Amino acid sequence: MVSVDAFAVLAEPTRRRILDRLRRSESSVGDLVDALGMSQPAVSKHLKVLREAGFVTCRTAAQQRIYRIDLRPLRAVDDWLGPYRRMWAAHLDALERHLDSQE
Amino acid sequence: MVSVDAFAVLAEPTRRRILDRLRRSESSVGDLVDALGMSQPAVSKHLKVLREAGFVTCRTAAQQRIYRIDLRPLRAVDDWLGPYRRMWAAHLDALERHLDSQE
DNA sequence: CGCTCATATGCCTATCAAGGAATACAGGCC
DNA sequence: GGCCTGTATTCCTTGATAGGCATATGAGCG
Repeated sequence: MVSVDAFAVLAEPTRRRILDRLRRSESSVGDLVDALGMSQPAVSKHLKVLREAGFVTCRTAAQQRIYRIDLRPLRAVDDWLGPYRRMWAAHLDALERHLDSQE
Repeated sequence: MVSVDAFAVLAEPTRRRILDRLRRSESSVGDLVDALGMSQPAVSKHLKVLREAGFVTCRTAAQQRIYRIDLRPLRAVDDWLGPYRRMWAAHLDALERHLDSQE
């Protein structure tokens, strides 16, 4: 139940593929199994990790579970990147000023 | 020599701490050992991972190695986030329009 | 050249995560 | 209630990795 580190969750390429797919549309487990070409248990386990870390939510529709992305953990990652982003933005500004001064 | 996945590199909390520190100023290995309260070999190993993934560069200054951050891999991570960022931006826009229509 | 400081590397161990196969569980349907 | 479909969970094996300790390497300096 301990909230797992968002970066650790994203470290798994398969989980990023799942998110990339859910970004376009919500999907059932079976859809994801087809799309990923992996065993159903493997997919379910990744979904469990994603669920417990808050990256996805799921609802029950008849005998299927429909998974949907939740963006909040990704925004946390984006926030962590903030200070770094400011760094390269500053560098770009400096470059721009430099180029302007060359005119 | 195989370029390791940037997300896998960032999955280690200690490595993120190293980056957070190098973001403020470049440092020698000894500086980082003091700052992190970890054994020197452990720090050197994390630096090796960061180096091979391109997150840091290092130069030799006398008997020290001075490590410096390189932002490029982080920009790659930022790029991966791009489509998701557009999603929540779109949601914010929708919310804004909704609030406007409530006036 | 021997010594020392700063850093890197090797070896070892413990932990953990991923994937497969088998199985359990749950919701519809007859 | 029995059966089928879809999904979750358990068990097991295997590979990767972090960290400590000991040791190697390498640059300066007497």
